[in-house]
Amino acid sequence: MAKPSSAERMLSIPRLFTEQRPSWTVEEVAAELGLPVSTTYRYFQSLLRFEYLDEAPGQGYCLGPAFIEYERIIRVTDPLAKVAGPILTTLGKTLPPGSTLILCQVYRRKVMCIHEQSVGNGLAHTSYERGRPMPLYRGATSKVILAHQPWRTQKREYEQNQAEIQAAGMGHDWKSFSAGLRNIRKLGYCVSRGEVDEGRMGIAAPIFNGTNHVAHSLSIVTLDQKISTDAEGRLITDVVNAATCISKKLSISVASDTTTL
Amino acid sequence: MAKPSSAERMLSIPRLFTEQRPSWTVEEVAAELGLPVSTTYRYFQSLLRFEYLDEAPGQGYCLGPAFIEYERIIRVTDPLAKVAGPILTTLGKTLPPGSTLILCQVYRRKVMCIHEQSVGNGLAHTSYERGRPMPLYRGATSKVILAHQPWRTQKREYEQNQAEIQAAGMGHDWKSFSAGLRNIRKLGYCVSRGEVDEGRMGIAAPIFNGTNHVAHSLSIVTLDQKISTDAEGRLITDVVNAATCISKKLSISVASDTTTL
DNA sequence: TGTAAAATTATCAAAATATGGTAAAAATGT
DNA sequence: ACATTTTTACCATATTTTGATAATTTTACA
Repeated sequence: MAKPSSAERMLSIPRLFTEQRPSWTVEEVAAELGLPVSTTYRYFQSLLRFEYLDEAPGQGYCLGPAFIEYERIIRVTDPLAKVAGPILTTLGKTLPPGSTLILCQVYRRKVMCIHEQSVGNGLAHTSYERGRPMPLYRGATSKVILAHQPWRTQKREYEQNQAEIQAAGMGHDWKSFSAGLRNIRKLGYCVSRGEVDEGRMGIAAPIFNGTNHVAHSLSIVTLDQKISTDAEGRLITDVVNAATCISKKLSISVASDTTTL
Repeated sequence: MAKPSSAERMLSIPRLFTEQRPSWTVEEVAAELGLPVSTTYRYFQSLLRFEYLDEAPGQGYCLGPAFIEYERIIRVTDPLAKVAGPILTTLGKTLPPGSTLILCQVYRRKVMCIHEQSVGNGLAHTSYERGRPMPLYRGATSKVILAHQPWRTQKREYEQNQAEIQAAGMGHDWKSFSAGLRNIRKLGYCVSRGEVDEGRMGIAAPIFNGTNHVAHSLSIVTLDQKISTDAEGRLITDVVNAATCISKKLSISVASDTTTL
């Protein structure tokens, strides 16, 4: 791990602000990071100026409005958002109540839930929520995305995360890992049981963007036990069809954007 | 304006990624900011490492998952969110369809919409939306917050933004500006017409947190013309009551947090 | 309103780090 | 597998950051 630069020390400060501890004083941050107080004040000045932090009256500082503002830009410029909404609503109507539909996106170094929609009555299913990181090597959601990455990406992933991959039972060597992914790719979907949450199963299908790359997946998470093989088959086709449908509309919307240029 | 430090040049890069232009290549950013390409690559490395940026396959780079992640932390740790939801739902039922309820928050240097809820059928009201900055000196929403800031804050605001304040007709000198704000404070609400959107009126009431500070406002935005004086009066009491109700619950929830310490 | 305590900003010489032109390497598309 | 594009590594030097302390501002409270 390379020594962090000055700017990186600054960028790392917001990482301290968590769900469990959303506000910090300057002194606390300085102590936590082992920085001199005056330097920490200087960092805070910059972070405040650019709105990455804000004052929390009486409790020090908290995450700033820049995050809310940029999140909105991501949200309103995401071509998937326009397209997926109605399809998920339709799909939701055919699914067993108590399930949850989730839309995930792969980023450079993580998979994250970007949309969650519970079917039937609003069972608070807080473990899937926009902005919640997902495990990279566990669960159908992540696997189905990994399975559709370019060959080179998969190999790099394997080499850099061999330990986790073996621990997750996704293969003891590159050959078996690769074969497993190839199989998911051929099937066009992935089913997993109990890998993320005990007693739950996930069914995931890939979403293709206009350029035949996969950066998203659509999953349904439901109780493991109460599903017959038949019902499972129906769920699979439903999810796969919805994902295909999103892919199609997505490639149309991307294509029309291109022609506008 | 002080010369930006190296770290600040880096922090300013995400500002380029807008609703209109959500992806940039490294070369484009370098050209835009007048930076050497190699330096810009170094900045990108850090921003990518901390997930402030991410690759947009085939289109350069885009805003990264950190913004979605931190936005979620802000959202789930905001005490207002828990409290305001049900009250807004109740309030919504008594209001004329086509109106919009908005919840705003004042930050160090801006007022921003943090929650929006349209009444009746979902008339796409995209000008108010979570994450959208609001003008600081226009509209009832902002004014009612400003009116409840401490005396010193108001004076500093006046001195630093004299030009905008005069342009907005909020007073030609400190005395009249201050008097206007004092009047809003005494009334306990603020009404504005056509200041933000042509043909619309806004009614805003302050929300007090547990320590008697005002960082939020509740507003209703509705068509200007179709409102009789009577109806306006009813709207005002409804909004003021709802805001008071939120303030009360907020101070209770804050108090209970404190006693837990 | 005034006063004391706390929080924040300014200062400045020394030391550490960022800079940026270029070369090397890696990724990408065919 | 190859050519093109994109990204990283390199390194001497100048520029910037650093951080202990002092000065200032804000805040709480009488």
